[in-house]
Amino acid sequence: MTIRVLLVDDHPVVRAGLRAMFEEFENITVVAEAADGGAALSEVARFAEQGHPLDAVVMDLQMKPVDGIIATRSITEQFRTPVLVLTTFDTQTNIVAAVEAGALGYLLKDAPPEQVQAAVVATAEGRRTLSPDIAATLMDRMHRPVITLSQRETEILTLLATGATNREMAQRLFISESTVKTHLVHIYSKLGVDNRTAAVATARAENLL
Amino acid sequence: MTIRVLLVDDHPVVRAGLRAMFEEFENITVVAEAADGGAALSEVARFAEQGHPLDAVVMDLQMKPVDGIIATRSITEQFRTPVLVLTTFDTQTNIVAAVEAGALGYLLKDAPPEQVQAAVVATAEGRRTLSPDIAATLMDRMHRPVITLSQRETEILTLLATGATNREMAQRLFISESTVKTHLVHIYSKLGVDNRTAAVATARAENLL
DNA sequence: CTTTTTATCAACCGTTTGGACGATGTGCGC
DNA sequence: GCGCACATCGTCCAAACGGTTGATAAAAAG
Repeated sequence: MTIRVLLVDDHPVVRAGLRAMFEEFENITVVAEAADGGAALSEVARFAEQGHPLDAVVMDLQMKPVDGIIATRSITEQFRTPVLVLTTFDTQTNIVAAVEAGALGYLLKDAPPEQVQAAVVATAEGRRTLSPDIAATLMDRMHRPVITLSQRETEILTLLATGATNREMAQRLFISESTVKTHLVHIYSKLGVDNRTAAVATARAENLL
Repeated sequence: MTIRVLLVDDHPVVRAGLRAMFEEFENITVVAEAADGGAALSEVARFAEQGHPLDAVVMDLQMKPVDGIIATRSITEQFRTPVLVLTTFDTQTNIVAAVEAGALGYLLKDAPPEQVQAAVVATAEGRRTLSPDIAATLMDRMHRPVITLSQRETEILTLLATGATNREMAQRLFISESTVKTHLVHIYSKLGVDNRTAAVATARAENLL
């Protein structure tokens, strides 16, 4: 009774690597590959329709046009197929987004082969997987209060990171300069900062861009 | 007569993938692997001492503690072993740095297997390899005049990206605010910009940070 | 239904910036 | 030695920004 897995990664090299790793492991069989989120969803659907639903999906995050977060959400919601996220970066937002999208596990690509295999088994059995690094990053986030910006504030911040002046932002968003300034003041206070350049700096540091 | 290759990448998954890809190709044999630049240099040296120098090195860039650029420079200078850089990102600075470090080829990880194999063969034979994307990025850089900042200007820019005010920069660099402002004006004109936030933005875009 | 959040605008005031001069000293290449 | 790039400092003024206060109104949350 082997675990039937779909590999999702935009790099052929990585897919080949995972395939090779899993071939040495009797419990796991790679039955399909996909190069982006859209293709992944199609594959999952295909197997579900055939009455042979997959046991697990190994998913990278950064892909285009459809990224791994969106694909994970669709897959878990519509097919209940467990997803293990295997990616390069461990930014807080990535992890949080993946978990919220329904990912059962989150692992980094530099993990040793045995760890990857163990994680796939765990995922197929419905158990959660979090590597120590990831857990640490999550703990970090729990400590400090979560910084949440409103939609409008995020728009302002995005334009700010472009180097736009208040007037330019006002024109592009069809609001007055006064309003822009008010939003900025709110952003500053939420970020614990007192000027625009610093706001962009800490926004980057906090991965809000 | 097969090509004897060393794989250098910090991700076991990627190494396994390349190994698997090359196993299906008779011309290429993977004789060693390394997880960082230091280990790579050791391996190259080991084979050279044994009188069986390697035919090519396939090298990732982002690794720690010793990154791929440094390793490439050392390997090409000291052992004349041809290096093919295989990485995820195609920023201008990365490419330029790799080529200047002596890399014979530069390829992206999302390249199809045949292309990777062809590149390895070319590298072992001393021929240059540049994927079209890479070439395009280089052309881009050639077009627009290279932006060079003086040391002091770079210091200012770095502090600027922190969100520092003119006064703070002046204090930290032990100069007057006037001087800071003068440097800023120069930076703006070099970057084709007219305010600090925009300066940071385009500096990031141009990879000057 | 009340409170909070969010988005909008205005007016005022002090500070910071950006821009446009000019000026001096130092090191480097030709 | 001459010119050039660089770093340093100064002044002056207009524009942009930041902080405050206050106000309205719709939407979300409680």
